[in-house]
Amino acid sequence: MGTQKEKITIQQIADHADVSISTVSRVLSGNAKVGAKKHDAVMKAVNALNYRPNVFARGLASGQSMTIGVITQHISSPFYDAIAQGILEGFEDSPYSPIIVDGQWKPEVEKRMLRTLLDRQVDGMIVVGGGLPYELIREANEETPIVIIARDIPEFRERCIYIDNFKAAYEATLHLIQMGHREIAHVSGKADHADAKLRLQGYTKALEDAGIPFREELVVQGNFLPQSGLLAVETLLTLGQSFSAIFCANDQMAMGVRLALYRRGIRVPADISLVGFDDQPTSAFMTPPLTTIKPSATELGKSAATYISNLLKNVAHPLPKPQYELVVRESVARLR
Amino acid sequence: MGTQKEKITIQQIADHADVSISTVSRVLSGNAKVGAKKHDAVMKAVNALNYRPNVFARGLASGQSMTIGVITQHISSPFYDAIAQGILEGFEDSPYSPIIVDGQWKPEVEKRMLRTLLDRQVDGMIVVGGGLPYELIREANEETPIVIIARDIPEFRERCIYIDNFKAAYEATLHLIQMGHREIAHVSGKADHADAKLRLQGYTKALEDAGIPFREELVVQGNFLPQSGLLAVETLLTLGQSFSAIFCANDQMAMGVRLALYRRGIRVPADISLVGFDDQPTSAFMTPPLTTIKPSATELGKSAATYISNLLKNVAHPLPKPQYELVVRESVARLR
DNA sequence: CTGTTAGCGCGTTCAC
DNA sequence: GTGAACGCGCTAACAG
Repeated sequence: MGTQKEKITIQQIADHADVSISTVSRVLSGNAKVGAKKHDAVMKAVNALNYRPNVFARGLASGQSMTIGVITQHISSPFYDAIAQGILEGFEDSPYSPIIVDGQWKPEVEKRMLRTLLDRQVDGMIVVGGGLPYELIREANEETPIVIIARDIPEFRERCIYIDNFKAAYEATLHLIQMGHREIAHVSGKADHADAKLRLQGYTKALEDAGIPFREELVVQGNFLPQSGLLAVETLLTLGQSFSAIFCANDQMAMGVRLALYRRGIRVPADISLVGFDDQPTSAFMTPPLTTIKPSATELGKSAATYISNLLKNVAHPLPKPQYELVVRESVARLR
Repeated sequence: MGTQKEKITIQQIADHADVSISTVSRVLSGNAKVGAKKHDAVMKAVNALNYRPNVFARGLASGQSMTIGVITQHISSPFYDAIAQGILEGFEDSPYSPIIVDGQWKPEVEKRMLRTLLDRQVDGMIVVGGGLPYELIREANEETPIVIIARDIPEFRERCIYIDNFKAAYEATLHLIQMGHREIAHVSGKADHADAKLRLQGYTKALEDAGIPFREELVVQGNFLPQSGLLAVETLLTLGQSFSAIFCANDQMAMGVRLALYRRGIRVPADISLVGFDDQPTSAFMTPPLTTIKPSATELGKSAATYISNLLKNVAHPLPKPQYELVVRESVARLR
């Protein structure tokens, strides 16, 4: 069909349709009424010549880029990937296209990426997790609206979309307690990570409410990676701690924990019950399938996408409050 | 500092440095000699005013966007995520920034995304897997250079970066044979997927070379998802097939297989040996850790990024030929 | 409703 | 070396 090499501009379709370029611009953007005849003529020319608007010219003239910047953390981490996936889905039918960059959980990198996106004139931005200081976010937010996912910044709470980590961890721990466990170990996430702190607090509170004394020696510091879960168990065992259940701050560490137990010939859940957090895709295929908290990361991303779309359209829209659920699988047993 | 609200342009720094805008443009692009004094004056003004070039104006005037389009398939699949990760890393220190879109393994979506990227005037494109017909790729390649990863298109082979799936599958199967197995089942990937076919062929050839008759009933069709691995085992067992090892076309299916065996009380590797393909991050934490083919997906992505960068710089650079390795872990045992 | 015109910010000829 | 002027393709006031 009409696949010529030379770039065709609105001028050309204006000629072809025998109207002025502004009329063409109007029907293209739909910002103003145009006579039916002219409208059709333009559309016909557009199709005939296979016209494609030049985004640069458009951006330069309008000041809008129709892109939304997304800062993710370390693509290839299941949780953040699911969020990214949700964001992509959320923008599917919107006029905006997301442009994704990776902050790698390194503040310097994040900072640089933020600059990159700002320079690209994104119309809005979604920051997924990460550790950008509030000050930077506030500053950037003056240039372009920002929404934060999976992180709670108190001073910026009106734009933060996150699940209640405290409550979720509380429920996960409570489940173990209800199954009869009283010696429950916890493998926590990175100490400086907000989510990790909240999950630890939820664990602690659940014990407290159940009248079970908190024992510091049952809490082992991890870093969200599988390897740290493995080490945590080694530590626990080496120190001769006694426990019948383990609650991990995320599924990846639970996988490490599972392997360590497996190597020691300790059965799950016969000997030890295990609970994770995140419900990453493969968790349901662990042996046995892992009991975990499902935050619906995809949902999180998707709602962020629609939220910011509405924000840009100035449509009233409440900040979404994503839900989660405790998915009970075979990795937890009732303590006899 | 100089963080004013109003957009500052080269005109302003021209005034500030008391030179003309073209001089500013020159020092910024470095395309022409400029007197040392003026050069410094400009740089000083740039820093003082915290100047940020407008990408749209740049793009409009130069015709270059300094972006590379990336079409991935279904973010949140470990293998493709790792590739995406590699691509991001590869562009880290390059002047280009990648803009990622998701094809979701659906040709219509891929096609739309390809259009989107082309419209955004990307200077180059990386297509990861997917099923875009060659014709479309050829066409797009006339607008902007394209590199294909993890897929082999015969007519376009000079731009395809992929591992030797056939050979890798051959080696994986051979490993099982060398461990004494003769009844080896195979859970294949989607029938229309090129990689799946090659892996099946590698499996078949390895058997043949070892003088082991190929038995169709030991090959079960999967779809790369964990659930299909689980079903495959159920099928095999229900039909009463006899086998001592299973080679899966990817790790995700191997996870499903592992769970199915676990549920039946069949031990790995005591009763059945298991081999996967991809070495996704969590595979090393399965119980027992999975023996698998490690294609170094990250490496794949990274080399594609540098390759296309060089391509755009017109620097001679051979097409990278990514390697892989068989990672032997505890999921395989010698058959007594 | 529609056509004309003036920029948007920057690269790039041109003369000087 | 350096500056002035034009144009990239499109949007957004302007007039009619």
